[in-house]
Amino acid sequence: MGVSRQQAIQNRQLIIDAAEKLFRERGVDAVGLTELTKAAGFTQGGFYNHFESKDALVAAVMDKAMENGASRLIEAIEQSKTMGLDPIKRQIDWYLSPDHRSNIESGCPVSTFVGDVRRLSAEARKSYAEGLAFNLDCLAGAFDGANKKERRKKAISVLSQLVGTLTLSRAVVEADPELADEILKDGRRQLLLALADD
Amino acid sequence: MGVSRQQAIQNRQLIIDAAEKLFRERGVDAVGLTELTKAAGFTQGGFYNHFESKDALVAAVMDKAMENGASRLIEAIEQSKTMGLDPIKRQIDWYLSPDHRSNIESGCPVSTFVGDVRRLSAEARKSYAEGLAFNLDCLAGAFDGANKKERRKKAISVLSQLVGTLTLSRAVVEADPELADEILKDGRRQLLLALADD
DNA sequence: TGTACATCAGTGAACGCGCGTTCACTGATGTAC
DNA sequence: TGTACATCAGTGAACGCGCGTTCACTGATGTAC
Repeated sequence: MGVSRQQAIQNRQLIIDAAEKLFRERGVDAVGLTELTKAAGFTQGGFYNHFESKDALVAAVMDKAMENGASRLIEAIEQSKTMGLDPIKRQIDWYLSPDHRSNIESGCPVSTFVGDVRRLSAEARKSYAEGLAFNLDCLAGAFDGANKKERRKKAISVLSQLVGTLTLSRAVVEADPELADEILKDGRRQLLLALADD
Repeated sequence: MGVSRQQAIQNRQLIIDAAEKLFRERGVDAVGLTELTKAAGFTQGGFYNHFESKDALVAAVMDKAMENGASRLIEAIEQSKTMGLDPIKRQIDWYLSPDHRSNIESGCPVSTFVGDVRRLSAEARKSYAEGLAFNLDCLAGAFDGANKKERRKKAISVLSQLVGTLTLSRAVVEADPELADEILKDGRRQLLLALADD
């Protein structure tokens, strides 16, 4: 107790970070505030100094997760370009890798929350939708070709395929690892093949 | 009280049906047994005459949902064939329709549960994985072409795209209906285009 | 076919528990003079 | 620059509530003779 204002702001971030990790892994409903604040290094009473409610925390988590996801995407695209590589192909290789599949706690939030967001608060849904729109803009900008509408359609198609393949593979990775691997590998191959065609 | 054995078996099904609808809409964690048994027309006490635990119900729900989903897929494919239509294209048209998007309570279970199943019991995960494998087999069988491995790869790719597009569209349909429609429409168009290419 | 008894699906109250939230309190930080 | 007071982040116990689960009870169904 007795903590500087700057420290308090940092502590708020610690709560958001701990919550994001737990929400991603186990879902919002399955994580209580006692566990969550403890994971961040505090007791549950202080929670309401930072957030009006659990819902407000969920909204803050979604906002932060989608924003970070967007930053990482921008960075990855720029890095690919400076390396002279195709940013779309590199994104596909990373997205549909076993590493990313097992990295739920800090992987792409679009996939991690795609099944949950429908049941969250309007504020959280809004953050997700804005983040998704931004991701699509970034991806569309990373495609070659002069036709803007065509680039956008490709971005939608590619992101849908990334999300579908990754979430399906994650869904069965414990019960049927071979099927999960097959989905990931074949999904990736088909996607790269389809891109090579145009 | 005082109910025939046959009636009891039917009542068990009523509980599973009510649970499936509620679990699909709001998620397993958000639905309590009191609400659930009431929705089926009973009080909570009798629940344990039918199921050992809530987890056992969840497993029964997943099993039934995946089995019904598979039956409907088989039926749809056969119907298309007897009508002389391309079963894959018909499936895509239905799957990526606004009707199916809004029909979470009885639409394709592969999409509805893809984000949840990871956090459910091992038994529920197994039912899901088996159901998914069966769906892929059915889809693969519905493709033209002699090469079996190629048909399977196409089935994986198409189902991934169906699931990704539908779940993304559902994720933002409340916060950004225009984006949701764009995803659904463009995702469908790109998928049909890609199929026409081979 | 009729009677006596056992079975067991369903009721509704109760169990302990953890949930989200509130609150009186602590004490270092920040502010006013 | 030093002192006195206000602020407010964090503590930990407590709130009412609904959760999953248990249990004594009811009474029609099913069974044995």
